[in-house]
Amino acid sequence: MTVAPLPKASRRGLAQEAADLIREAIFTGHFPPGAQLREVELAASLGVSRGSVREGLALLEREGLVHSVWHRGTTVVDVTAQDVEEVYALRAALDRLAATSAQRNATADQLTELDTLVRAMAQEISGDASGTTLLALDIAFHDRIYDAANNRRLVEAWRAVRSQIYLFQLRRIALGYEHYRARVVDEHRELVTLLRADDRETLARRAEEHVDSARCSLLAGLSPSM
Amino acid sequence: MTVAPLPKASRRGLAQEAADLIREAIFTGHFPPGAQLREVELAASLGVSRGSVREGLALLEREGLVHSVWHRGTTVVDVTAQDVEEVYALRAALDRLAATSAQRNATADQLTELDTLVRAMAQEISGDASGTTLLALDIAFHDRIYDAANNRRLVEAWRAVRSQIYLFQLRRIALGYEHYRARVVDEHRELVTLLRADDRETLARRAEEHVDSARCSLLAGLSPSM
DNA sequence: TCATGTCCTAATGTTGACATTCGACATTGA
DNA sequence: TCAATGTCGAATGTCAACATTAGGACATGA
Repeated sequence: MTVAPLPKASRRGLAQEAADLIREAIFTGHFPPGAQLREVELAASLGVSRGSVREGLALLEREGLVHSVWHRGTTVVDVTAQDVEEVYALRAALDRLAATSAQRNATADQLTELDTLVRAMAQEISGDASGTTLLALDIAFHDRIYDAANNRRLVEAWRAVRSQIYLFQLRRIALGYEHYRARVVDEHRELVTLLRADDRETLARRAEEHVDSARCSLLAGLSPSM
Repeated sequence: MTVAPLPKASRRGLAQEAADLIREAIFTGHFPPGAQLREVELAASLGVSRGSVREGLALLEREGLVHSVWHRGTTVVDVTAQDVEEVYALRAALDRLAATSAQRNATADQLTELDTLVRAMAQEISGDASGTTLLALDIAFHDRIYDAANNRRLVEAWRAVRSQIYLFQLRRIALGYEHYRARVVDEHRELVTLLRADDRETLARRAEEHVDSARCSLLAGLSPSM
């Protein structure tokens, strides 16, 4: 009894859809860190069966957003300073590879797309929008670099930390993001310049330092409360 | 279907067990690259339900051993030269981070364990065992380094390539492994030495080169047949 | 002969019911 | 009073049946 065949364009399965919805709920704070994600509850709330919810939660575990223990359910990950260190150390290594690979493989179109994103960031800053838009642009910028790297496995590894980084930064923005705002545009613009240049070693180093600067400013804003 | 309540000591759920069995079957060549893994078939063969098989296949997909498309089932990954490049590029980045992190965090016990593994490799070479034992030691060696790095996310990322590397090397060994045999011990011994030393930059570089040497010798042995 | 459209089949996607496990509370005994 | 133990509830783990889909065989037409 399919009443509305139109929204069927998704074609991705209910598990993916459930994962998207739950992820969004985590980002909006509906499920705070450490909260239990009960399968029956979610199934009823989302209008799908427990099996699909279960599979969706498995996808979110791949992204590092939730953690599940045998017969003890799944909970939203708790953010400790140790977690931040781990994620950003891994991200630095991935970004380094992504940048150097993209330097070799990126097309002209992909590079101009990066320019566009940097310009959008600059415009966002002159306005007074909430930091979330800026953050979305930041993530999108790095998404493009990973795409340009042309390495499916690398993109997979990036997905495993991407959501966590988004979550960390969301929390940080809630506490004020002047520091972030001050540096984003310049740092990203420099990355594009280096991508266009021919100096592999400098690019690799700067890509790592870019992540490290993000890590430091995140820890500085979060440490007292954790 | 509870015939034997004794081996119930696993306590890891049927999905994990199913994943282990299927992984083993892939390694032994029972499921060649590109083979379809039908859920009903596996469920019947393993004596568990389709749901558990399904979950187990999802675990194997996390490891990059299988690939599944919506409503088209899951197949064993096919090994192309592109795949080798991707996996080894990613592994080089991960190994670099693992080595430098382990240099800071490794305990004396962990380092002596690495010594033991290198000695075991040397002994294995003087004997005439099949290369699989040597390969297992090789993987175990790097497992220890990742453990010593003390970064759960990094270990997760390593798991996502570990099985693929094992699969690649297995195939390579089948075609003769004199080249591999000649270098393994020396290269790993050097890594341990560098881990004990204080030179971060050299260690990082050598860790990357260690992977690159493995990549080259793998491609050299495999290229004609792929 | 080729293109096209319709079935049909074999597989996966999805679901609700059943079995198992964990944590907490109450109970019992010293 | 306290510790060990039994019971209970709620949640997850597992299962087998139902719905949906992709891909091919077949027939039809130009």
